[in-house]
Amino acid sequence: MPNSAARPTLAAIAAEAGVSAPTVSKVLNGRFDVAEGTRLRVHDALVRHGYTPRQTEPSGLIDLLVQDIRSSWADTIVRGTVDAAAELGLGVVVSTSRARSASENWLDVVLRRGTDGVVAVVDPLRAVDRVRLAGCGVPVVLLDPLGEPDDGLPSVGVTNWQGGLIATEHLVGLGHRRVAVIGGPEPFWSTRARVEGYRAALSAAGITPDDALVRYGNFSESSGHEHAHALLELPQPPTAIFCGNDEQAMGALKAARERGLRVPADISLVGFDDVPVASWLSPALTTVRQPLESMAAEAVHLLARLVGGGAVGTRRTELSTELVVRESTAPPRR
Amino acid sequence: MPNSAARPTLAAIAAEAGVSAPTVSKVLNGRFDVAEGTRLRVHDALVRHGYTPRQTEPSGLIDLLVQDIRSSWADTIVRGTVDAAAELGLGVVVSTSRARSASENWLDVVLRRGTDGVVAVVDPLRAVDRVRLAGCGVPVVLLDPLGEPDDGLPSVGVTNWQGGLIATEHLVGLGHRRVAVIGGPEPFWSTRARVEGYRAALSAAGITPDDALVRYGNFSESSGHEHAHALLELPQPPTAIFCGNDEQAMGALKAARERGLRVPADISLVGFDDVPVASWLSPALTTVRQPLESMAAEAVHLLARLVGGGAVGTRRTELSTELVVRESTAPPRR
DNA sequence: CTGAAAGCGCTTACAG
DNA sequence: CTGAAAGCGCTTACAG
Repeated sequence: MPNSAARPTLAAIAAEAGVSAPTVSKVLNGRFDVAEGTRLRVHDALVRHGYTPRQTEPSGLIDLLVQDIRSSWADTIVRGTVDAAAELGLGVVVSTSRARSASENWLDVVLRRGTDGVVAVVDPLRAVDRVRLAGCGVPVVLLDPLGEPDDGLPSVGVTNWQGGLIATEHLVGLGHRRVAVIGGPEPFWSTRARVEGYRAALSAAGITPDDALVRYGNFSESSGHEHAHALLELPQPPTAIFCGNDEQAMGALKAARERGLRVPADISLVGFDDVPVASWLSPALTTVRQPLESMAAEAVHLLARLVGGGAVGTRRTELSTELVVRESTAPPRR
Repeated sequence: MPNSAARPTLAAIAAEAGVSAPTVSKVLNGRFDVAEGTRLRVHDALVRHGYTPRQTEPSGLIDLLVQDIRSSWADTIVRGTVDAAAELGLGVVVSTSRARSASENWLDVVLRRGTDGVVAVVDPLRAVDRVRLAGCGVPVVLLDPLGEPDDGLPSVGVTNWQGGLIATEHLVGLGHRRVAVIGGPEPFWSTRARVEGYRAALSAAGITPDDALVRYGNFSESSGHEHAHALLELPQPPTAIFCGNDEQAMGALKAARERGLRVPADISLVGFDDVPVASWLSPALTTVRQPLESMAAEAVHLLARLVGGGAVGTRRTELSTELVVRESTAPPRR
């Protein structure tokens, strides 16, 4: 068992693998004059000890991992992170999951180059990567994680349950009784919380939730479009739809139009996120605002505390959602 | 005159400053046990030689410098850069001008940490920074530079003149004779090119450009709003306005509405950029599309070639603009 | 293929 | 304050 407090040196790896320092150096630098068996043994020791070259000073860099950068939602997270980090004198390296899967050794590259910490958005790191990061003393903060909040790392999220609640309360308050939901992907923790909030608001108003009115999309405009059509074809269609994000609401808006329904006169629509486009739509979209920039800033600040040696445990920070009432909601007809 | 080919070592700096290596080390590490005069002398030598610590392997990182990240335009540049860099196995560190001015020694931090190259968007680097980067062998590519294209660094831009031309030709083709322009900031090279394109289209159609119809904004929605009002108050108002970017077009749309004018029935509007919101506006905005992601990708590829030791000279690459006709343009009334 | 020896760039501990 | 000496982590050139 190596002394896990100190970062392992090349010499330590050499001792562990039963070779000389120059040999380890060769393996690290990809030279060809090393026997295959030796290379394997050394490689194994390097991995097991989470070796990173030399004692480096803080890089002044944090890594932001996002699944996909091609959305307004992601853009806002990037902005919030870059701005908050800049204020602390930290640079932000932005990586997408695509980039990570492209290079098999993504984490090797990051560790070699050096990083002060990692903000992982939505997609949790693979367990093996978490272990290596922990081994190298690199702190990680989760932003809007997919899974249950308390899984061993500090995380920043949003009050999803409350968001589902206030969106649905707003619709019920306008007089709607048949309210549908097109949630995000069903396995996501955030989706479940939002749908539960929706159910709670319905129940509180004495309305029995109807499972036919609960559907799950994948956050794309086309999935909103598709599910809205299915919902509106029902024998007893909803008079209002609460959508899992603004993209899905835009798809639903399109579907309503295609069926000759006016929004909000014939059908009310509520989104989630409040991306910039939401306010430019016609009708402008009523939506649940997520404070994405603040969430990103909070994640950066947590990370900075961890980098500075502070402890935050596995704390979960939740920022609150807020209903932004615009033009896409109104009382039901008749 | 130092040997500018090799990166200066700490020992070389020591010799130059007439002190020992440990003393230089102390200055570098901000120790206090160094006489003020000595510190100054050493600091001066460090700066003059563009000292960076040790011989480091490529960082696998490039730096993206943007003035302000709070715009759809910037978001798209960031996306394009991150995606293109990821494909080459490079990480992207995003910095804003705000961050740069916040830390006086921004470039010191970057050089110490190591960067393979820099993409500078719009805002050219200060001359002194260019010199230091060149001294350290860090290549720089300009993206959509403010000034004249050929100023000693390779750059990627867009055919601005042609963009102004096709936007105006479209309006003239619809029958408009009084066409106004609300350009971007007047000193920008791109603004001048676009306005010249506008003039050329007018002249080609036998219309004498009227200086009262040429105004300059600052790319914000509010400046578009303000200038559109001024234009529409003219004794002989325009029947169409070509705007320097989509934000300004959105401001002009608002101004037209406030005056009870319908778009496009009473006034036609053309934007520039084709940000995502443009297609969601009502009426959807006719605009000149800039291939921002391709521009960013091109800049990254140029940079990668330079990093790899290739030569590209001071080449200027221009990608072409394209008119996207939507709903905000129509023939003039009567 | 492997590693003892020399070397590089830098830092640390300490004598003056 | 300053720097000679020792040391650290790693790499290179080369003998076997």
